[in-house]
Amino acid sequence: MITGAVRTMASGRQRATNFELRHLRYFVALVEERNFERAALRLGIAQPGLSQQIFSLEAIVGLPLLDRSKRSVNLTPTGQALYEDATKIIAQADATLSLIRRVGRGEKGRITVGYVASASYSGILTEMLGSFRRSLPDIELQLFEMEMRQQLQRIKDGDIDFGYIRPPAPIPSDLETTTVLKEPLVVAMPAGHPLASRTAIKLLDLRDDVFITPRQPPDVGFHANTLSACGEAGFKPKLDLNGRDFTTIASMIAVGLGIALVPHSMNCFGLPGVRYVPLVDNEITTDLAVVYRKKEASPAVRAFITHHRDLSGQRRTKNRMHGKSLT
Amino acid sequence: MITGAVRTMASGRQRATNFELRHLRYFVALVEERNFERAALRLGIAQPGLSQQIFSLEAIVGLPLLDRSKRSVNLTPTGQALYEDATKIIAQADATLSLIRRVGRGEKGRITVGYVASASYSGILTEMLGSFRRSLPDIELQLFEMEMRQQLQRIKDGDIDFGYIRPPAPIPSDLETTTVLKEPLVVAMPAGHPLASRTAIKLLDLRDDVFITPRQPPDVGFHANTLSACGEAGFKPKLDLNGRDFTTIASMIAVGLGIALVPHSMNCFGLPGVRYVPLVDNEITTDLAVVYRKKEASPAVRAFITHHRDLSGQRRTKNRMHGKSLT
DNA sequence: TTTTTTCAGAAGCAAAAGTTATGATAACTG
DNA sequence: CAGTTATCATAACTTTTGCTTCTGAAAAAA
Repeated sequence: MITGAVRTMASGRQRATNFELRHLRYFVALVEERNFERAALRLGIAQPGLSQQIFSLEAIVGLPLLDRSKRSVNLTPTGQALYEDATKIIAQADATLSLIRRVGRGEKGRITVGYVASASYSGILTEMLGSFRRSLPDIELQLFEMEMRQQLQRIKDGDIDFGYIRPPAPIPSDLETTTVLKEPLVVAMPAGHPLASRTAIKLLDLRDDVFITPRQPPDVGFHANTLSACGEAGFKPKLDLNGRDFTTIASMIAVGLGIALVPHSMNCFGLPGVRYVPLVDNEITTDLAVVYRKKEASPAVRAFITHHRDLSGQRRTKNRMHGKSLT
Repeated sequence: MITGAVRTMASGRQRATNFELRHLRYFVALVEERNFERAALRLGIAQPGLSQQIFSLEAIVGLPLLDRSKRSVNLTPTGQALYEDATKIIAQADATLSLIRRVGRGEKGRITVGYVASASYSGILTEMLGSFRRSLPDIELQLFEMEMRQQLQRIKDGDIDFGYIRPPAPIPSDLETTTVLKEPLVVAMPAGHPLASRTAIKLLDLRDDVFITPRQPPDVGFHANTLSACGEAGFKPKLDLNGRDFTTIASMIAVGLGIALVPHSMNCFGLPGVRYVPLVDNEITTDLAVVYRKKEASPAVRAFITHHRDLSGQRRTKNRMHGKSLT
């Protein structure tokens, strides 16, 4: 039998509310202060309220947490076990709050980036991503090599956040592009080609050669670049659209299947039997651009966009000052 | 400017309540159902209440969690981040509840056990602890080799829960003891002692030898055992109380400083130059007992106590059946 | 378009948290 | 060993707030 006096709050059944962080916060304060009065003071409530909440917690747990044989705050083994976990749960809840506030400020998050294979040759991808990572190290970057048109679709769909492409391309109306690099085109030709030893070539001199381009629709990417460049030079090129990417195109050139217009930065790819020769037509260039959603919700991605706009703005200014020497 | 109608619930400042598990539970339900109506149903509340709580959560976080541009439940990146953590916090809270309920049922906990060094020789300590561990593997056992009197004090103080001792000892009134093993005493003597090659010795034959005993008060442990055994045999032994424990006593015997009465189980300690010879006085025995608090709060420790009482009861029954052959 | 679905707002109710006042008793203290 | 103090529990009451029902507005579907 229980002690004579009926303690309705203690022995009477407690209304069974839900387990809440409040219970844990109160319990932790009580354990740490080892005194209801002081704990209540620390919590900014009156002492009886704390008493009630502790009873409520005991009702939820279904076990006594305090040894009430003496007029002091002594934990039962159960209470001790709860205290150890309670601090952890509270800490985790606090950590979560501050984490998602950091997500809100764009200091934390995940960005998925697509890129065409040729984007990595110029080094600008590494440069852009590297400086971004240094400024916001807690943002996770995921990179996917991907065809241009696939990128556009998946950015639109929200599957990925960002893409590196080579214009021209049919940009959907809800996507935005920014050019981050403009580089001259050079001619990639077999080492045995009659013009391979020249220091520079006029594009028109290549009117009888076969131009290998990536397997793409005629209005997109390098295919389009090649067509328009030759068009400007005054001829319609013979085409072979069987290249998959620049590395296979380079191999095709090495075995003598044709020539190609490629970005200047391709010359890092020194396949034997392939020569890269500059064009005298200096204004023939190719762009590297980034694509992203116009209305971007994620603060992290917005920061990434801003970073790209800032850096490509800087680069353009610098290049203007140095007299546009893009080699 | 915001849309014409003033949305007090949405745009009006939300009373800033505390961050509670309720917010997380509601938010998780909403995210998983992707629909306020269904989520509210699952939570057993009406839909507007859920709406309000989600707004309240957004006010606490300080950031929008849902994209309200459309009439559908779409998470913002912040909301996504919160969802991932929210499930973790809820899971941890649930785990804590079930954990401490297990503590309450005595299936989980920590027990600290003290033991006198000689307790480990008989193998009963390993046996008792091993079988307990097999039956309740989630209870953590911590072992401390400790002098008997220190054990009694620390069990009383609540520093440790349980002790293995060798009676007799002054047991405080709030502690309880149970004998778990009764074993015969044997004589440990130098190999060169005149009686060392006997198969059994009468204790009285040793009345002129020096008995080495552990450095203890006269009413405690082996000191007391030796005194009472010799007293029963009819003589008052010459004593040397400089032994620290049985291993140093054995070394002292080996170099010829005296003899000692030791537990039969000590013969596992085969130091060169020491012989263990049985006594013909077969009723001369020593006990190994366990000590614990009479009023023990911890369910884990209570389970441990019960286990010891059960097992030593079994052993006694078995021994009676086998004719008390304690060798 | 019309209808349906779905989320938000207003007002009120009811439950639960919290308050003040007080009681009971363990723990000091002279 | 009283007498006092400290400390926790209880009762009764107030306030807060979570939740309800009813209703509105707008997007999505037909």
